[in-house]
Amino acid sequence: MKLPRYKQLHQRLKSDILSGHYAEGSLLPSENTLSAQHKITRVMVRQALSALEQEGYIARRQGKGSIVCAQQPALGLLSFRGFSEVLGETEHSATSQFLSKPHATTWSKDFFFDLSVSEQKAGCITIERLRKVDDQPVMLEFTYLPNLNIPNFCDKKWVQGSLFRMLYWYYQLEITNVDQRIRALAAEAETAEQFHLDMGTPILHIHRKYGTNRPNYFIYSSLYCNTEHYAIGTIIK
Amino acid sequence: MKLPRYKQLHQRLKSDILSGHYAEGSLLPSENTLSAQHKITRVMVRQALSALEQEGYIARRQGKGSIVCAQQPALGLLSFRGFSEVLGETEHSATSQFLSKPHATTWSKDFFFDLSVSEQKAGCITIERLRKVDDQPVMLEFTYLPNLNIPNFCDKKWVQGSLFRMLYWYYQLEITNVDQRIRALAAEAETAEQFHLDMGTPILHIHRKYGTNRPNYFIYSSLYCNTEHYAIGTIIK
DNA sequence: AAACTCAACTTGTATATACAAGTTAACAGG
DNA sequence: CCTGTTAACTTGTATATACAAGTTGAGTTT
Repeated sequence: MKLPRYKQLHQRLKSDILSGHYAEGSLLPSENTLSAQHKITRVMVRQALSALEQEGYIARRQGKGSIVCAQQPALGLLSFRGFSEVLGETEHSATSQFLSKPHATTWSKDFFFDLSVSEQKAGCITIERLRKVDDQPVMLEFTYLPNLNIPNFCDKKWVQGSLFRMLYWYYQLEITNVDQRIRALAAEAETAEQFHLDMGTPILHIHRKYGTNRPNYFIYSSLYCNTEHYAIGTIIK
Repeated sequence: MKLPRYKQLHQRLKSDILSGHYAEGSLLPSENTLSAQHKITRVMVRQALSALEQEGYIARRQGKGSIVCAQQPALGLLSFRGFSEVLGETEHSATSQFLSKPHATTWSKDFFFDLSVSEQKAGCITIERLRKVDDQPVMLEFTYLPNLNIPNFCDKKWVQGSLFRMLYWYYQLEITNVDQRIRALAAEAETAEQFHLDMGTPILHIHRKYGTNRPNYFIYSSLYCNTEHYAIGTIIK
């Protein structure tokens, strides 16, 4: 169960970056310094730093040092972009409100993904959120988590308004991949009302299945987007 | 300009994998073998293999060896999935046909992304494709490449029916990231006809900007999708 | 035939060392 | 004041070596 020393260093540096101990844009201690401080060779220090670089936490410059990077957006994060302008570069900040307190329930009988037996048994935590830009509702998001090994989830405080940061903070849960399917469909009565749109207006619908660093632990989302005024942006790296 | 030896080995192994010299599922020569063959230390061999592993070309197993992986799908590749079934796992294979031979033109005046001066000057190559599943048209794709340092592009043969594989094969051009914005909109007369749909049917529209391993070289796409019968799938890693 | 042992392979972790190459600030000379 | 050199730092590339730990198949024992 003992972690190799370079992995220990890797985790240590990572949590120090995430906690703000090393500020964004500042330099990490040099490889020789880390080597001396942690009493491991520079080769092992470099192995830890390579992993951090790969994950996007630092950028290394020969002759300069290891620079702490700005926090990269979560995998598959959606943003809202106006497109009245030709290029529509501007990114708009969204507010998020809960339509209900996150609560534990059973899974819907006709859930949109196939569930394993253990997921079925555990039941799910449902999160219903509405996102607005300029007071206009643009996204209706339903998120479902299997109620497995995330004790007291509903009582925890959210970290920086983000579900995923919260999951990392309390449970060391990280999103490793996203599998999604997208459709355009005509708004039905209910969603049309939420978005203040006429029935039948084209809206976007996305089903998502998030993979995590816990084997066989997945998170599911169903998203409805009003793209009348803002397009949905994603960056894939 | 001389590449370090471990990077040479990395490139060599990569092209050997892509050319099929090392079959999918087979083992690469062991680290010691590679070390002896190329007369570099095992430390350097491991550096090359780590890069290959990171890129997804191989998977390493302690005690076993380095296993050549199945070719991973291109970054942000779209697939078509039926959803008549509840879970809609099935992935459908699409055929692709050219609506016109790829040809060099000037950029449209109201192009959907902002272009640099050098891109403007170079002009663009336009590719118009229609994709079908079960003989039903599902995607209309317009791709635009700056006519810069891709000599004789229009005369080249496509590799495995893929634009991106072709770009790698002839020009070592790789896609490093995708920036996209998605909207749902009502089909206009023209697109409705292409898709055999009624005017006003909700369809999907995606603008894409692909980043590459060539600094400041970008590829642009505009995609219209008929999601009446097949949802658009993406996997983000 | 089945089970166990072991040797020979594989990758993983680790130390110690050397020099090349990029960056920066201090310092000397004009 | 400005300019060029240098010294002291940084990361990058590279060698040589050692042992730990997982895998596999051949050979031995039961």
